[in-house]
Amino acid sequence: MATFAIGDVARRTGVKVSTIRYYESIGLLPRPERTASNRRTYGEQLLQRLSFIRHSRELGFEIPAIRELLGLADSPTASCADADSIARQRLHEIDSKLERLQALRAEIQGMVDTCSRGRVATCRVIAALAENSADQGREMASADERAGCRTDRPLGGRPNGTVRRKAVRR
Amino acid sequence: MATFAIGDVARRTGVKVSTIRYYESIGLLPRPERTASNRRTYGEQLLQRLSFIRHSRELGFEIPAIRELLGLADSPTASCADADSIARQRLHEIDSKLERLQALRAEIQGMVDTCSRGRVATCRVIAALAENSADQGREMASADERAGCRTDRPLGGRPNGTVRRKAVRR
DNA sequence: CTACATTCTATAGTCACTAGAGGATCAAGA
DNA sequence: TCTTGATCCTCTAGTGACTATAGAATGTAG
Repeated sequence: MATFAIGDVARRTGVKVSTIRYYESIGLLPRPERTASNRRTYGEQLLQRLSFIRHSRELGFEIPAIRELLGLADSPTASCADADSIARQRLHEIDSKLERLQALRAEIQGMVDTCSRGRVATCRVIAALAENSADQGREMASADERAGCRTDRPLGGRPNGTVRRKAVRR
Repeated sequence: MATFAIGDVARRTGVKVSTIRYYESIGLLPRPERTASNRRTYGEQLLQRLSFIRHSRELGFEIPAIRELLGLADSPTASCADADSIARQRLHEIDSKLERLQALRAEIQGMVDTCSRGRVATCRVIAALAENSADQGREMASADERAGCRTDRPLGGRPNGTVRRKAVRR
């Protein structure tokens, strides 16, 4: 059975050596076997676990969520009800991410297409993700979007008198 | 034209007040107009921009990447070649995320299904993301996966000096 | 056996927030 | 009008998740 030094693991998973040690320190990875000279040695299983962590992080999942999923995988004998509720909740999160990612993809693709036809990209990219704005469902007219987008000045403050807002209490 | 106080913006976008101020401090958001009493006032456009940032962050994009995309949207007159290469690169990243997210989704769905049939979830969840392990194309035989998964002992004797996590939520 | 790479622990730094102190302003009710 | 509580301001310090560095031990190729 093949075992790997921490550097091998880092190379194979794309996770930095120091990050692997960090994961061990917070208990996300088990303490590995050590050689006689105190060096960590890892088996195949850890490579999988670590890759899983890496991908999950890259997809924006937080460590407590990953810990929970790993916990599920660690104890297949756990209460099915627990596993089910955890899994279902995570499913919702994934679906939401998928939706938004697809919206973003479509808009960026559109930008590339527009570009390749020699015209210039508009700022629909922002609208793509901004529109399905989670909790408080708000939508704005197309005209507004375009008008808002067309700002020529990148980041500066625009001329706008101080207007009173209309109070919206919770 | 409606303007909003920072708290209104926070409520509408789901981004914390302090985070909005932080984004301003790093130049991701423009400096807003102020009232006579020095309070920030925001317009519609900022709501979109902020929602975009929020969703992007939740999808795991880093601030420099977001800054780049916002820059594209800010200056539709920028070099088409630049915009194109930035957009294409981001497209690849998105596709990779989509793929992995779908793999994870399928496996978690499978877990829920298995559960609902009264059987217990296996650890395929981890394999789902571990397999397409990016840079170094590695694959393991199905037999290996299952063998690796079937570990009866959860974590090899849970690391003892483990830091207990505080109940944290967002 | 030497030279250089890798590993070890421990500590400090970075990025992206997030919370708190201490004080000013606002909005509504008595 | 005065009070009260929510909201805002700036500034500083803390957190989560890494990431880099120092200084020492160990591994390995020539």
